Amino acid sequence: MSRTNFKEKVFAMVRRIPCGKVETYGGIAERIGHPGAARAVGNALHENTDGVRTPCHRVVSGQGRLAPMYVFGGTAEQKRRLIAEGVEVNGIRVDLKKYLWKDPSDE
DNA sequence: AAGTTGACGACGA
DNA sequence: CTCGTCGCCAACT
Repeated sequence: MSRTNFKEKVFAMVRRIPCGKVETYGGIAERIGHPGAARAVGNALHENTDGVRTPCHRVVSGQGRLAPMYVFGGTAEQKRRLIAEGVEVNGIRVDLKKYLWKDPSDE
């Protein structure tokens, strides 16, 4: 019941991320009911070649680091998109303290 | 069915 | 702070 929907849940979560905010793989995994499945989350996003529809560039690692192997155009492209949305990207790192998306309804 | 891979996370050096 | 290893889960071969 969740196995097949796993990726679907991840995609839905990524789409829920508001502009100018970022979310971590582990955070998404935990929200969809699969804590610790951060790897599986990243794997699912890798399959998503529809970056236009799913803002996978808003998804970063737990330490605020961008994807080391971003499919579309590499970390540089992802960084570019984040900056374009108002996210301050330092090298390959973003300020999770300021840009990490938190849903007030979830808390 | 079993083994390996992969856009990760945490811990140790 | 950076690099290396083990452990996590789901998907692929």
